[in-house]
Amino acid sequence: MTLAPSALRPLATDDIRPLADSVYERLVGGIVDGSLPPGGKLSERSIAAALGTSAQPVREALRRLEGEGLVETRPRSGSSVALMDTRRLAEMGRIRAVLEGAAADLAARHATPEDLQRLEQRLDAMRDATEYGDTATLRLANEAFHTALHAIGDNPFLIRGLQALRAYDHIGRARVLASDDQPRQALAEHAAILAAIAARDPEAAERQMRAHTFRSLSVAFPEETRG
Amino acid sequence: MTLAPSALRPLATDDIRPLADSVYERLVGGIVDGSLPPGGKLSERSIAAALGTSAQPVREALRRLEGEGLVETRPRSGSSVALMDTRRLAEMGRIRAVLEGAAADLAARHATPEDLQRLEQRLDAMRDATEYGDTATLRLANEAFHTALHAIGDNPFLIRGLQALRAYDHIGRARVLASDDQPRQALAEHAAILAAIAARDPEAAERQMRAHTFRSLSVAFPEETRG
DNA sequence: CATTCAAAACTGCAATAGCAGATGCCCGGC
DNA sequence: GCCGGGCATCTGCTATTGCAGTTTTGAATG
Repeated sequence: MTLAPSALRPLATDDIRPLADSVYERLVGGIVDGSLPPGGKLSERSIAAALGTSAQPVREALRRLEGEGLVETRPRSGSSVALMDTRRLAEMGRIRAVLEGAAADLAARHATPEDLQRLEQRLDAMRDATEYGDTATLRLANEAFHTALHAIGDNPFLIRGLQALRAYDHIGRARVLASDDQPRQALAEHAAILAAIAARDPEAAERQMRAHTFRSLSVAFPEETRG
Repeated sequence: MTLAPSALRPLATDDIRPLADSVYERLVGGIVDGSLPPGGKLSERSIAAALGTSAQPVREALRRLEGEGLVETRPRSGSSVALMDTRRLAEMGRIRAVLEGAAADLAARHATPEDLQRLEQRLDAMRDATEYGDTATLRLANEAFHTALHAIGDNPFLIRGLQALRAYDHIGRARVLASDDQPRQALAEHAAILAAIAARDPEAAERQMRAHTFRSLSVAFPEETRG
């Protein structure tokens, strides 16, 4: 731990959620934006001091990150940010694709009319952002679409897993500084996914979602996604 | 917390691993074997007292279980064993199928000759147990095969996720008290998976593994796996 | 200058204590 | 007999403290 990265400035305490959650988000942010570099040591005490908390919430956050593969811990030695080459990033993208597919499958099985309406709204937001060429809000709208879709499945394992995998996506895109991801094609794919869900066709929903996620991945990692 | 279930007898302390890991395994065992019934309250203090530890390791174990969906926590109220109907169990089985498929894909890409040899050994063990009709060791050998396959991918997210999902499989099989799962067919499917991995065919490996896991699931949940 | 070994500094890890919020119980009123 | 409010209890949650194992450092020795 050299000088305190910006991800480790003190934490606002006026929160009702467990501190470990805030610490977790801070650490994820630092790992994603690179201020906590791969291989860098993550000392419970140092982080706690920098964030103005005690060691325990930090410890819980590190455990969670360890379970998600973003942090590696040697039993009595310490934790460090996991080293990730493009192969690992592409791997995580593949896993994300299959989990997104599973989420779409579940959504097609269980979506209520309200759920479908919400997805329509998100899709409209994406369409607007695409027409205006507003890539920042397009990205947010895209994430909102996926998040809403995950919520339909109402499966805690899927929701948490996909949230964790999103970090890898951010890392990958930041590292290869991609890339518009062909917004119009992505829009069309989202529409097709939604249509499959509305048609209560789990098999098609999964297939479309998986292909969409994988194609989006292949924009960032053309090398590792051949075949 | 009424009377202490057998899963909550005191913990042996002569361990070098973090206590939270031991607590986690105990709680998983209790949830799987039903001694910690669905909906039952899980008080940090009570569990800690019963296990002879402090509250902190228990808390970490509960957080992990929460991330895996086995436990539900209301922010300042408390944790309880998640309620799981057959639909949820079948859902988790579907997710397990796609993750097992992803693991097989990775294995086909990265397996070393030593890895293939280890898988061969596990498969032989399964073959022996099948011929002798020894269902107990067959089950262990089956798990050993899958565990070895997961390890090949060397992906912490997959390894941890699949380990967590195994609990759901145990719960499901215990609840429907299935079922020999047609050992010979399972054996043939494992052999086909191994062949695909050895042939470096990720697509086939994933497809075979997914079909295998799903078919195995459909034995326990014929209702929820139609279509 | 390189090596080694011991001590100091640091680390994960667990236990204890205390606080604030949530739960449940009991008692008084309708 | 049923309902509601206040108090006791219990809960999650965080901080503080202390211990044991690890890593690093630095000096003495070859």
